[in-house]
Amino acid sequence: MTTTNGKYNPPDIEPKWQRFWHEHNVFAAEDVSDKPKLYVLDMFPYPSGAGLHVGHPEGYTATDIVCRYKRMCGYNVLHPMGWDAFGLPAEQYAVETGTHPSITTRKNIDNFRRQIKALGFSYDWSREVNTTDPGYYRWTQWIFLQLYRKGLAYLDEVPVNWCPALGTVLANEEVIEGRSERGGHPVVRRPMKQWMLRITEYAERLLQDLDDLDWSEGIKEMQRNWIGKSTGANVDFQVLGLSAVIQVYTTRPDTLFGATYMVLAPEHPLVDAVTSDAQRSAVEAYKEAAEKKSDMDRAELNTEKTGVFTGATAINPVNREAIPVWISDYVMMGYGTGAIMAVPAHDSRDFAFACTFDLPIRAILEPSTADADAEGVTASDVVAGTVCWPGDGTLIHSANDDGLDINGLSVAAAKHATITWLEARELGAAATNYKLRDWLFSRQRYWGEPFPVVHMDNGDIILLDETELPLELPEIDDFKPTGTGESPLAKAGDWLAYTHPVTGETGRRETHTMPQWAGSCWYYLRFVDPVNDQQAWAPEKERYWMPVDLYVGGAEHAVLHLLYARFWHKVLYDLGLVSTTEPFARLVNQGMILGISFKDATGALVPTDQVEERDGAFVHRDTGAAVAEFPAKMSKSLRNVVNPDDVIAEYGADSFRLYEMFMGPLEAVKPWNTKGVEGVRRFLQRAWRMIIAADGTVTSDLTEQPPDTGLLRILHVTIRKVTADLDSLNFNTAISQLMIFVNAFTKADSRNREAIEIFVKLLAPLAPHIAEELWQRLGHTGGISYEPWPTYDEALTRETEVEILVQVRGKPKARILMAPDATPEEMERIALGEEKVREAIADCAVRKVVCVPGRLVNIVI
RNA sequence: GCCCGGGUGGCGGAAUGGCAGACGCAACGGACUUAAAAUCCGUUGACCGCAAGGUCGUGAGGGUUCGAGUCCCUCCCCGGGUACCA
Repeated sequence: MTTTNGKYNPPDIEPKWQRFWHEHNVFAAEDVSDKPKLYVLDMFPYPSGAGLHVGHPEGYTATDIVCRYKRMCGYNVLHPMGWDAFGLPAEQYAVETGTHPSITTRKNIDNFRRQIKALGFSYDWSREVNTTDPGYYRWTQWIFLQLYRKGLAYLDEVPVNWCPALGTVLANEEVIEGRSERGGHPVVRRPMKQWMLRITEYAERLLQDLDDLDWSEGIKEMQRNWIGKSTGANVDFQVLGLSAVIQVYTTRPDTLFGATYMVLAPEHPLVDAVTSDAQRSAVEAYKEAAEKKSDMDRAELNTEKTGVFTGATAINPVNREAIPVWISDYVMMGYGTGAIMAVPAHDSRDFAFACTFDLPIRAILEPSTADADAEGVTASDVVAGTVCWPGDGTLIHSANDDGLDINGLSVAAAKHATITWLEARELGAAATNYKLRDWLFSRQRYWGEPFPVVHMDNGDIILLDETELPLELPEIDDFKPTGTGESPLAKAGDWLAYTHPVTGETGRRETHTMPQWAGSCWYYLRFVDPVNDQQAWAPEKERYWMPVDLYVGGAEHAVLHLLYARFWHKVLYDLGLVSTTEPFARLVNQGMILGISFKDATGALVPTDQVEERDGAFVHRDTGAAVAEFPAKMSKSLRNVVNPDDVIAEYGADSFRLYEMFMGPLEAVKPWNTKGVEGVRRFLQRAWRMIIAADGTVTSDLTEQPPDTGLLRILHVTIRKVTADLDSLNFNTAISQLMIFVNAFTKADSRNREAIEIFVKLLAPLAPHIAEELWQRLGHTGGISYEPWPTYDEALTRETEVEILVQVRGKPKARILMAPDATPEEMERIALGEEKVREAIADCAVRKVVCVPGRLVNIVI
C-alpha cells in the first residue's frame, strides 16, 4: 500500500511497516546461529488498567535502538517482552466488582500489547510470556520445589509486617517507613506462620559478586547497603546471680571498657529470666506497649528514648564491672543477638538513652585535636563525657590486670587486640552480621502462584510431585481477604482437599500464594525457551543466550526485584541449572520522565487542567492568580500524565521515540515538553523532504555526483558519531548529529545518493518506520532491518584546515587557519607571525609557548 | 544523620583539562502569502560601546595549571535511597 503522496504522513507508513515486520517475522531470534549473540531485556511491565505511561517506552525505546543497531552489525539478538501480571490491583478490582482477575489481566495485557506494538518495537513476539499463565507458573512452582529441596524454603512463625488495609503480610522490602509501599497503608508487627526463603545464606555471595557487574555504582551501593555487612564481635556477659549469659553483638569491641549498661530488645528471650520481682510489672507493661507499637510508631519516635530497668546486673568481661541490664525498643530482636552493650560516650543512641535515664557515661577514647575541631567539639569535653564521640581516636582508661591493655592504640588496633583477648578466654569471638533478613515469601492473596505444598492431616508437609504441576488457581467467587490473615484460597472448597495418589492419606492444600516478585525472578530464563512444556528451559539454549547482556528498567527495582532475581539465579547455578553466576551482566536505569505541573504563590499544587496561558504567563483559570510552572512526577491528581496514544496519534511513533531519546541522557530525570516532540517531528519532515519530492518519488536532487569534501566529511563524522553514541547509549547526541547531517545536506543543491542511503541506515534504529519507507522508496526491497551498518573512513573525517585559536596569557587574540597536522614548531611560528598577536605581546618577553596540535597556541608572557 | 546522583542561557541539554552554550525548544526580525498556518533565511548568555571591540559568565568560596564547566579542598541548594542495624 505504498502511497504516492509526497507528504511525510506517519499514519500511512507506521502501521504498514509494523504489519510488514509482523508478517515476515523479521525480529525472531535464532536459537542456533553462527552470529554472535546479544540478549537485550526490558523489565517487563505490570499491565495496569491505566495503560502505558510515557515512562515505560523510554527504556523500551533505548533497548529497541540497541537491538536494531546490533542486528545491522550482524548480531543474533534476543529481545523479548512479557507480562508481570500477578498482583494486587487486579485482585482489588475483583473484590470491588466481582470481575475475575484473569479477565481484567487479559484485557489490560491486550491494551498494553496494542500500545507497545504501536511504537514499533522490534520484539520477538513469539516469545511473549505471562506470569499468570499456568504454563508459565508451573515452572515458578517447580523452582519453588528446587528451593525447598535445597533447604532454602521453610515455614516459620515470625513477627511479620501485617497490613490490615491490604489484608496481607508484606516483605521488609515492601514496607517504607512503616507503611505499605503500595498504597501507603499502616503496617503492624504480628506473629504469623509464613513461608520464608533463606536469602541470608547467599548474603556474602550477593555482596561479593556485585563487584564484577557492569551496573551503575549507585544501584550496587544500594544493594550493598541493603545487605548491610558489618564485622565486629559477639561478647558474652554473665548475669550476676543467675546462670544466664547475655550475648551481645558489637562492631566496636574496642569500646568494651566504656560499657556502662546493657540493653535487651523487649522481645529478647532472656528478659523474663533476668527480670527481678521488683521490676517485673514495669517490664511487663513496657513489653506490652512495645508489642502494640507499629514499625511506624517506632520510626517516628526514634529521638525519644524509652526503656525500663530489668533489675538484673551483668558483668563486663573485660573489667569485671557490674552494670545494669535494661530493656528498650531501640534495640531490635531481628538484628545481631537482640542485645547490646551500651557505650554512651561513643554511640549517639546510647548517649541519648543514658542522658534520658541518667546512666553513667565513661569516655575511653580521646580524639585528636584536629578531628575534634572538625566536629566542633573539644577533646576535653569528649574525655569528660559531656559530648558523644563516635569517631576515631586513641584509647584511654582501657586496661585490666588480666593481660589486656589497649591504651594508646588506635580504634582498629584496639578492636583486633580485644577480639584476640576475648577469643583466648572464650568470652567472645569475631563475628559478622548482615542487615539482610530472610525473605518473607507468602502472601494472603488470591491472584498469585499457589504453593505446590500440602499440609497433611498427620502434620507432615509434603510437596507436590513435578508431574502434578501446574497446581492451578481454583475458581472462586469471593476474592475478599478474610481479615484474619487467612488467604482467600481458604474459601476454595474442594480445591483444598488433597488425597495422596500412592498412600491415600489426606491433607489440605497451602492457601497462601507467592508474592509478585516470584514470577519476575526467572522470566529472563523462560524467554530463552518460552514454549517448552518439558523443561523450564533447555540447557543448551540457556548456555547460548545467558547472561542478559543489557537490562534496562527503572531504579525503583534497585533492591527488590534485582536482589531476589540474583538470589534465585545463584541457587539455580548451585543446582547446575544455569551456567552463569549472575543473570544481568549490564544494568542501566532509565530516569523518570516528569510532567509539567503548576503551583500557586503559596506553593500549593494546581492541577494542569485548571491552568491556562494568558499573555504568555500561566494563571489559574478560575482565580486568574499567577501560577509557576515546574516539573513533577506524573500523577492522576495533577492531571499531568501524558498518554503515548495521544502523542502517537498527533506526531507518530517515530517522533515519539525520537523525542524520548532526544530529551537528554537516558539515566537522567527529564521533564516532558510536547513542543519538543514538534521539534523532532520537524526534523523527520526535513529528512523526508531531503529525499522525497512533492509527488512522492525520489527527489531529482539525488544524484550520483560525489559530495564535496565538506559534505563528505560530515557524512563520515556522522557515521562515526552515531556509531559511537549508540554503543554508549548516548542517543541524544546521536540524534543531534543526524540533525546536523540533514541541515547540511538539505542546503546542497545536489545530494549524493549513496550518502543519503547511509543516512537512512543510521536513522533506522532510531526512527524505524520512516527509515523503512524511505529505504523502499529509494528502490530497495526486503526491508532495512538487516542491512549492514555503515562504516566510515577516519581520513575523511579530518578537516583540511582547522582554525587554531591563539591566546596571549590565556586571552583569545586571533584565529588562524592551519593544517590540522601542523607541528608545534610550525604553529608557534605562524602564531608569532600574526600581527594581532604581536600587538598583544607588545614588547614583553615570551616566557613560554604552549601548542596543542589542532587546537590552540597559548603564548605566556 | 548517612550513602548515591545532580546544579551550565528564558527552557531541554552539549562540551578526551584547550574558543562554554553543539543540537533542539521558545522568543524576535525578515522572505513567501490577500491573510494565517506551514516552510525558508537570519538574530538570540549578560553587560558596556555608534562601531571596532571590551568586561563578566557553568550553585558559592578557595586551590592546582600556561589554561578549569571538567581535577583537588570547603560550603550551599535540589533529587533519589536509607535510617535506633549496635
